[in-house]
Amino acid sequence: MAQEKKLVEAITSMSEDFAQWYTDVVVKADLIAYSSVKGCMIIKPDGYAIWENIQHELDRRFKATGVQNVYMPMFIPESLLQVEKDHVEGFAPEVAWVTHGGLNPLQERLCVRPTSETLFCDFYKDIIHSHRDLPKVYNQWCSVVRWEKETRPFLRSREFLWQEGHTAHATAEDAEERTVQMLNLYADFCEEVLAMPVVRGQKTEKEKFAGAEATYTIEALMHDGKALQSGTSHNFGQNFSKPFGIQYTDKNNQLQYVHQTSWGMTTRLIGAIIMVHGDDSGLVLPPRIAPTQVIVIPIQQKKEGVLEKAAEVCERLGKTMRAKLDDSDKSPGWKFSEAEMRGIPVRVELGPKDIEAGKCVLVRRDTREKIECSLDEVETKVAELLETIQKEMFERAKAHRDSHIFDAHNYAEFTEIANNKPGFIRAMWCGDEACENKIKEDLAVTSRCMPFNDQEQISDVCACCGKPAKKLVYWGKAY
RNA sequence: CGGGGUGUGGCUCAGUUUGGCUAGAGCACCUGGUUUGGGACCAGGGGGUCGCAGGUUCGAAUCCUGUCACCCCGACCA
Repeated sequence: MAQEKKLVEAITSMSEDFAQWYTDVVVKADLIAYSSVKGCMIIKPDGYAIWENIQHELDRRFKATGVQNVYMPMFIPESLLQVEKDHVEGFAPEVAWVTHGGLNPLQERLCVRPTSETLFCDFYKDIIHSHRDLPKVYNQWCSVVRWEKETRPFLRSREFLWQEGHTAHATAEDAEERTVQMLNLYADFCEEVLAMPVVRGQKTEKEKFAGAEATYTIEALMHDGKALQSGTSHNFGQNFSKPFGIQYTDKNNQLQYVHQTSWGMTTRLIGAIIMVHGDDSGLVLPPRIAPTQVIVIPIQQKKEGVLEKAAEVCERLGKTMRAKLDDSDKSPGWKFSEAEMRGIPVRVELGPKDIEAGKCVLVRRDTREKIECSLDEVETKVAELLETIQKEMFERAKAHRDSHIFDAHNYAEFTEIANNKPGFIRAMWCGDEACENKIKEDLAVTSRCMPFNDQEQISDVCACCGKPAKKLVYWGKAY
């Protein structure tokens, strides 16, 4: 795909400047507009429709596992935020504070939620009394605020949309099971719906969530070889239930602290879709998430009957998929580019010559392949094509990911790869945070995760210090 | 938060060094016409108190002071 002729001049090519390419795509695909507050973006209809599709599908999958949705307040009293020590320390540098109500200073300042663990805990301590009240498997869809210093659309904004699940369980086993279940749900969602392969694994102590006992993550590889954390699931054990006093009476009439989890996915996923699938002509959307799956573009639309036929084809397609007709008075070339920048998976070209011959031309966004298709079978052909595109997009992304995983057996190899080969580095680790710090300082590479499904012993010693190795770790430069 | 940069129609910018006619261009927008298989063309038209507040001056987009915002590069983050 890298060699293909560049058809859209408005987008910087990926190889020239990946960061600029990303920004160009976000803007040209009409996903967002910048707002008057730094780091806060206006999500436009095409961007928001992607989020809505993500939301619908995730929510459906959540509910199939017993999740119930709630809504919590957006303000957290300072005293509440401070109950769990690691948690405050983790978030304090980036919270926004409300200090006044109208003209009067507040007696206690309120933080705009950066995440809602503390609110859920404060709530759970009141509603959980008996083992019969457990488990609680609540989730909320909302926005959160983190006062980031450097911001980028979707990847790092000061306000972003997400879902946060917060659960309380009777036993450690139940909590662990839920933590893993949600991580797998996320991973399956990314692979099946977003066509984005992910590595499932556990974060190291250094990288885990503030206040968690264990943090599990899915890590995806972007086109430029950088990693993006695409979802997380945390097991809190009793780290929150103890300071918050969330206790229940068990079957033996003993008081017990609950075991908790939390898990989240954000609008950052849209950034991931862009950077995993996009090309120099713009966005490439996986069919299952695309707001418009097929666009019908009439050629010489002012000729007798063309627009009518195009509208008819669009209406037929619209019965089984998300179809749109571009009947604006732009030139066809314009419409092609527009459809491409927006990443619409399939376009149907239909002109007088086609109509006469009873056919149309289907064009794949991902490969630009043109396919002649009889008008009689356009619904089935397009439906099949969408399936094919979905499948092949995943395979291509996986092939790219797999070809950018490199093994390092010692520090010389590690350094060489980090400096010259963008991608994941697979290397053994002794378990000592000092090695993580050294690697980060020397090479700007961080530990992404200790993968669940890949614990091959590629060496007996830590690639950094040479001491006996404990774990295989995926390392990488991250967003 | 530290270093650097930029603010001029919706967008990208010229003009600022060396103050001086009615503040310009391209794109976008509106109207009419010709076009239409990879970002068409012609003609006409609308839109800017030059980020904001002071100051210097006969005169400020241009000089001075302050201030705000945004962008880029570093330390923290889904």
